[in-house]
Amino acid sequence: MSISGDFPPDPLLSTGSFISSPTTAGDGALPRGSEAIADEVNPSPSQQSDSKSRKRSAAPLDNWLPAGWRVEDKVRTSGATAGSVDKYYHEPITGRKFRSRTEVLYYLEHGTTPKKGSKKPKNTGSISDHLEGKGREKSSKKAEEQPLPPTLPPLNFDFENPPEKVSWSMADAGEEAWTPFVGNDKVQDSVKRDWCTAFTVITTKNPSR
DNA sequence: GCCACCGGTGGC
DNA sequence: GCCACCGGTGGC
Repeated sequence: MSISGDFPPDPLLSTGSFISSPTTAGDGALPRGSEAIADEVNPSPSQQSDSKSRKRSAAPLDNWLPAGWRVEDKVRTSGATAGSVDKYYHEPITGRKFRSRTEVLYYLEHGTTPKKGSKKPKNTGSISDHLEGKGREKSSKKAEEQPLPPTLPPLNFDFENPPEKVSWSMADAGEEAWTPFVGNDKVQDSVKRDWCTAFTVITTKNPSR
């Protein structure tokens, strides 16, 4: 009854998703939609050959960045280090800003930023957190983001009983959309979106700070 | 008190 | 030497 090892050993925590979001500090042409675009983890080992290699060494791409996050390249304009560039990572939903990959990873893991001194015990149980329209809470550090009522969002995802197996197929080569199948049934787009949302909720769940 | 930004360093 | 990262602080 063990699982017949059919699928690749893909750790679900793998963050190796490819993003197509430009890393340019561009004008925020980013659609700060309320839609959490959680790219699915790369399901196939076939990576498109990197037609264009950067300069040397590995590409400085932010492949580890979850989909939807924004990278801002901030150039210093004064001081001894003027001209150097700082990277800032913006969380798309809460608008939070991080200074390093380390910070982002920590946030994705714990749902909060490391705070010395005050430690909040784990928050087991329901996911009370939810996506929110962007916005930056400036005045209050407390209750970072969760104006949401205790009621669960209309998330159509059963956290207790996830589908046992999902097959992802690339329907159209032209599309960059992967279509999930459970058994032989195509999963509805709305459901797929809920999965993405669920993913985001999980990875950004915030105890309360 | 926050936040944005610069300085400086450790790792590669 | 370059780059990522984080400490610290000055300004608001």
